[in-house]
Amino acid sequence: MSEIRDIWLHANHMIRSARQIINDNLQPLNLSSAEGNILLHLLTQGQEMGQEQLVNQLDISKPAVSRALVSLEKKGYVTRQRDPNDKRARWVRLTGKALKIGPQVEQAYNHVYTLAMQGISQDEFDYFVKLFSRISENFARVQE
Amino acid sequence: MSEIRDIWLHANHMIRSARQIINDNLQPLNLSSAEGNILLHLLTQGQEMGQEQLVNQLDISKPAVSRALVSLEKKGYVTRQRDPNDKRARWVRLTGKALKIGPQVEQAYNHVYTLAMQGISQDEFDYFVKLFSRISENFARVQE
DNA sequence: ATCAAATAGTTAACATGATAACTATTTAGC
DNA sequence: GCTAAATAGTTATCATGTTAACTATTTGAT
Repeated sequence: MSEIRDIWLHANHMIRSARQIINDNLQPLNLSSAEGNILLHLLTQGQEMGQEQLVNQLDISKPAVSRALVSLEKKGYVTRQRDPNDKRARWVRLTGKALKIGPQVEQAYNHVYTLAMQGISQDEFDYFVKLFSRISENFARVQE
Repeated sequence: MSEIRDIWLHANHMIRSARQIINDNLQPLNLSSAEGNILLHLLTQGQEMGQEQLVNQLDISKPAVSRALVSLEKKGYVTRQRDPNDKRARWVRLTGKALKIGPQVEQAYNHVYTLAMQGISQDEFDYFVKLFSRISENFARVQE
């Protein structure tokens, strides 16, 4: 019989390991995992969106997204143009430089994915994610 | 078909939610969740151990454990006596003050546990933890 | 017996997230 | 049309974890 505390150990361990692998893989590109996460999202989900969308879709706080984007802009991977129709908002767009390294970024994440999935079938995996989302929802319901 | 990225969202969300609940519950005791985690471990796993054991059993870095213990000591919840047989080591022990609030601390964590488990059977839960530990092991194997 | 390597813990610097409080702008109710 | 509330983003500060480099002590190999 398992203890819930085991979940914490596993979850923390998994996130830490994955972050480390991503960091190692992205280091040659001068990218942190926090930046890589955003880059990957833009690469796969749409090359252009507002910061608020990133906040919602990645489930990360506004300041965290803001900080990562400032850095990505400095490094030349994204532009952040003011929306002329809403001067508060900024449109985030990938640059050519980002598109060029896109495959490398995606591969870094695929590496993690492949690793995690070793010896686990798609069915098992789907079930796992389903249970996880139920637990996640249990918490979400309480956060009022 | 699920994406592995979903796991990240769920895992991060779960950890964040749980931490917040713990923090809210422990705030009246002037305890952070980082401190609570250690306190709970000592309460349930043995009232006396070296810091190194905490590091291994909680899977948290030495500095993180050190910092939390310094704070717990200041607050009067643990003592850290030098081991006379090994002057490098310190024996961490719960104080009477800690034992007195023990039930409250345990209840805070039980609250989280009960919440997470809503609508999930023990069998499902065991399977979930099993899959989680396999994924966790997949990563551990690579960390060289 | 000595000296190199391992071990326990701390300190410093950094990574990554959060919340609170702020600015600037837009929206909506009167 | 105007002011209150909502929204997008930033800044400041804190929470919690990490790694690297350090001190002090112990262990182990010659």
